[in-house]
Amino acid sequence: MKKIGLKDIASHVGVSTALVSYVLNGQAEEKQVGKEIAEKIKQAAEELNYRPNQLAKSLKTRKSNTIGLIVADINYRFSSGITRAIEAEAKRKNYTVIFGSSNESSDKFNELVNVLINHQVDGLILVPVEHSEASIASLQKSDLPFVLIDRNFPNMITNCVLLDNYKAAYDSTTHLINQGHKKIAFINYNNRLFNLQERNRGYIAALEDHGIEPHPAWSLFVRQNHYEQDMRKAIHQLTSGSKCDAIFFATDRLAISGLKEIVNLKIKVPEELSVFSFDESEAFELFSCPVSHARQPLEKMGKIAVNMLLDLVNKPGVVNQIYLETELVAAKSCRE
Amino acid sequence: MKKIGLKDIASHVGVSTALVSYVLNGQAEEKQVGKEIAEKIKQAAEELNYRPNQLAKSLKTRKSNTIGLIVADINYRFSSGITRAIEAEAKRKNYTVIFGSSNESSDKFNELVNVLINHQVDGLILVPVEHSEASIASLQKSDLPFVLIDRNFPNMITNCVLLDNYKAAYDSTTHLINQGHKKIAFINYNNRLFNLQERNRGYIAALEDHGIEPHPAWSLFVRQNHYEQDMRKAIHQLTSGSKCDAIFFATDRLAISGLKEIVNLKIKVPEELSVFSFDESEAFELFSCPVSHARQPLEKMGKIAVNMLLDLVNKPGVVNQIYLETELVAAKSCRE
DNA sequence: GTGAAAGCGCTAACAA
DNA sequence: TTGTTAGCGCTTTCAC
Repeated sequence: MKKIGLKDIASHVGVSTALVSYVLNGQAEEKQVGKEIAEKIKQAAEELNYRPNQLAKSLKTRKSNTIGLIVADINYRFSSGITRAIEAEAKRKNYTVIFGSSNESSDKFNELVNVLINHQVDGLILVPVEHSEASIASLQKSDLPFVLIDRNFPNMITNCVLLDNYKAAYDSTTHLINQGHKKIAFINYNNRLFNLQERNRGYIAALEDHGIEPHPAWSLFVRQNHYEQDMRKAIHQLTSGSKCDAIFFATDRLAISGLKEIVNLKIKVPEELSVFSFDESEAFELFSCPVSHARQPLEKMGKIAVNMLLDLVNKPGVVNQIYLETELVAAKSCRE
Repeated sequence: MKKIGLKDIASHVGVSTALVSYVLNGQAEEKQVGKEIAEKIKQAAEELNYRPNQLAKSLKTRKSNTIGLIVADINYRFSSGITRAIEAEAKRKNYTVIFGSSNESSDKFNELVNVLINHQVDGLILVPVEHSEASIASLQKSDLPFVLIDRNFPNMITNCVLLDNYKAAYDSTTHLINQGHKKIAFINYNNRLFNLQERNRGYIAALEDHGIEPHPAWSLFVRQNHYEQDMRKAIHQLTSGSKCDAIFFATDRLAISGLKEIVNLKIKVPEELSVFSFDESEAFELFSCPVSHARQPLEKMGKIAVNMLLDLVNKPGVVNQIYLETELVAAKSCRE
């Protein structure tokens, strides 16, 4: 089955390729193409099952109608959620998504950026990884629009749509305090990602603003590559000796890991311990009670990211930073 | 910052674009380009930060080094896992992935296929959805290579890499029988997807082969859109009256839903009831005991799919169907 | 060893 | 109202 091109349609109908191009791109009116001819062209395109070659189109117009997306790891719930939202919104705007997963490696991240640039994407939506500052910086020097999501680098001014991690953690901690908790522990990864550090800052600030002295032993960090091991130790520590009465987990993955240990130790939630998570997980469905958590607006974030990027594509210029709020989902895992 | 093209490098070095093209595509030897010149060209490309325009390249060579991937819903664990595997393998083979999520809609599926074709992908990896037969059939008539994964249509001969769902369910059921269970229930979605039906067939066959009369009331179907509601009813039914002593869930999502209800009803696993799942979920981490399950080889499936597709791209012809086996992960959720 | 030039499929300025 | 044609950035044949 031979590939049908504009020329084939043109000769089939007996007109020039220009007319065919006009008609099939919806410029029939504008270019004042004869009604009958326009109809014939449309029909021929249908009959011959014409498929426009997007590459040729893009090469000519210098616009690929394609956006590149790099997530940190598509297996994260955050990633798949945001990917779904972005793909849907892009499709709605007539854009196609070229996809890559950096798996938290800055080398892979760099490579992916290059591949996407070579594919002439009109813009990039990126979840940057640790040590990808250089890559982002060189993007800034190019004129390819990009927006960071979820994570950013505090010392760089870039377009981004982020969570207000500070506020989310602040509000969540305040929620625990309002429930009557004073001994509130916080467990986070020990990495340098700004968004995670912001959660710590929010936690501390909330305590201080409510006249609670932050207890160093209650602010724990686990290693990313040994978090399960470290978590066991952490939970053990927090539930024996100078017990805390609530634990706030900085991510869903940490919450699962922590809850697992809590189940093992047969600690009753919320009777003996309150529990709060950043983000939710389907795993919570199997916990003994619904888990209170701060919920990220993935749909919204994806939609905003796409629209911000497309705005940038069409009229570059201003830098835009949007901070979204989490929704506090109060459930039974926090004793009143 | 002006976009650098082959021509810019050529004039910068003082040679023709042909030489530049040869050198930058690693054909310097083959085309016997002068060593010095080759070196100069490479250097200039580096200096000027040359980025090849993949679109122009593809247009000319009629090869985009791009594969299209359509999953049923990127939020499924299966989807994100397989996407990760496919993207990684494609990257290894120097291919880029263009991505779409059909969200189980055949309309969206169709659209996506067209978009990907327009983008001149070299091939497609597809998880077909219900009612996408027509779309697949018309792909067959084109000469664009594609391979189906996870799901197929029994009355169509297509390249595919699938699970041997029959065998997986057969073996899983046999496992339960060997553990001493006779009253084994099976809960599945009531949809028409062949791979899910095969699981039913395997379940029934295993029972019969071991001299157990399949009990109609123990083979239950829940509606896809009301599975939680139906699941509650199902679990209730199976644990009161003529009780079964083991439940085999046809998917991880069903298992989570079922286990949730089992927890609610305070039924002890495995003491009062054994439980087996098809596929695993991080949710199982929070269940009272590790859940036995049949594990899908996602990495392998993704890798094979990519390689099968690329073989097809390079030398079309034979139809290839590969069936993979699950790995049976026996855990505590099945009483011996 | 190297260069000139055609042409991939399309758009859009210009001519008619 | 329609047709002609240059050219997007690259590869590759053919000539030198």
